[in-house]
Amino acid sequence: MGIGRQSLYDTFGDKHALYLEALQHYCFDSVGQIAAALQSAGSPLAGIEAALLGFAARIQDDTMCLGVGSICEFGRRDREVAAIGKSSAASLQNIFAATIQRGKDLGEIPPEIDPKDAARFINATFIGLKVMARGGATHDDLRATVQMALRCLG
Amino acid sequence: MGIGRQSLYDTFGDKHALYLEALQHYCFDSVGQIAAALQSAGSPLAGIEAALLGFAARIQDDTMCLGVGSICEFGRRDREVAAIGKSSAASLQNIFAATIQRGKDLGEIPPEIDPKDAARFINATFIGLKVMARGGATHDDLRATVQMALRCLG
DNA sequence: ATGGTTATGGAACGAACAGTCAAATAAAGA
DNA sequence: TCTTTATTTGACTGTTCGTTCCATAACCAT
Repeated sequence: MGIGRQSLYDTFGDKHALYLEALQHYCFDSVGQIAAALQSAGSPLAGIEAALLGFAARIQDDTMCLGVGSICEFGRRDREVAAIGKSSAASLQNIFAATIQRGKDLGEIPPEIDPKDAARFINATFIGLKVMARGGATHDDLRATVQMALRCLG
Repeated sequence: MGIGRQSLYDTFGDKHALYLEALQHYCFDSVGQIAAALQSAGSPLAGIEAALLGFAARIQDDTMCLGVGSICEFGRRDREVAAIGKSSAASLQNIFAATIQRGKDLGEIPPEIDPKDAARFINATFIGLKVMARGGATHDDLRATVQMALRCLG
């Protein structure tokens, strides 16, 4: 990146601290992007679809979601990494849950759905999509998987 | 493991070859376990539920599925690793697809479901569960997610 | 200019690690 | 028992990597 070693160490301290800041930034950004997708859509369900599809469309081959990567690599071993992952997942699931509740209020999503469970499920689907994309799944594969997942909310 | 360095190099050649053999073995075993769960259940749908739940129950904290780990770490960069992942995913999805077709024949799964799409979706769900488990999700979280996923097939 | 903070580049250190070599030891066969 | 073969062990090499030290240059206010 054309940045001197020493500048980097002076600014961030060490590699771990830099990683944490990058991860934090990335997670914050990701949640924001999803929130934006949810809000700019015509309806709650359409928003969830847009969030999932928008992600599937934006995938490029050789990148791995930093959040999922951090979970896979460190699990719960690194407490600071885990804390970032946990709080990020929590806010993401809160956003999804609120959207799903709105969908229920509008009658778009059946009343027997528990928003928290559904939100966690959407999160799980998201993770599955990301890993499958990294594993080489085509955009069509991802889109079809999104459609299957959305059946659960209908 | 109490194994001498040299014995290991003599037997496997190098670290990469050892990794490939371990991954191969692990994937083969995993697919076998899922196939067994599917076949020993009372019905196709119950089999899928048993496979997902059985996995969720068997999770222990600090382990990461080697297959998912290999995808996250290497993506498509390592052709040999990718080939193992691809063939493993293919056979897993074939097994799921066959089970779903049986469910359709029995009227347990609605006819508009495409077995291939549904199988891929189940695979995605599996991946999502594994990563969430590694991220610290409780067994209850996983169970609830399985129940949500199964709604898609009903 | 002068002094002080701040960024950059190069050399180097200590640790970890993949892999090799050769000697020592155990196992197996005649 | 002796020889051949396989297995284990320990020391060693070359490399990568995170990190620090130090010397140097750029910038900014006085």
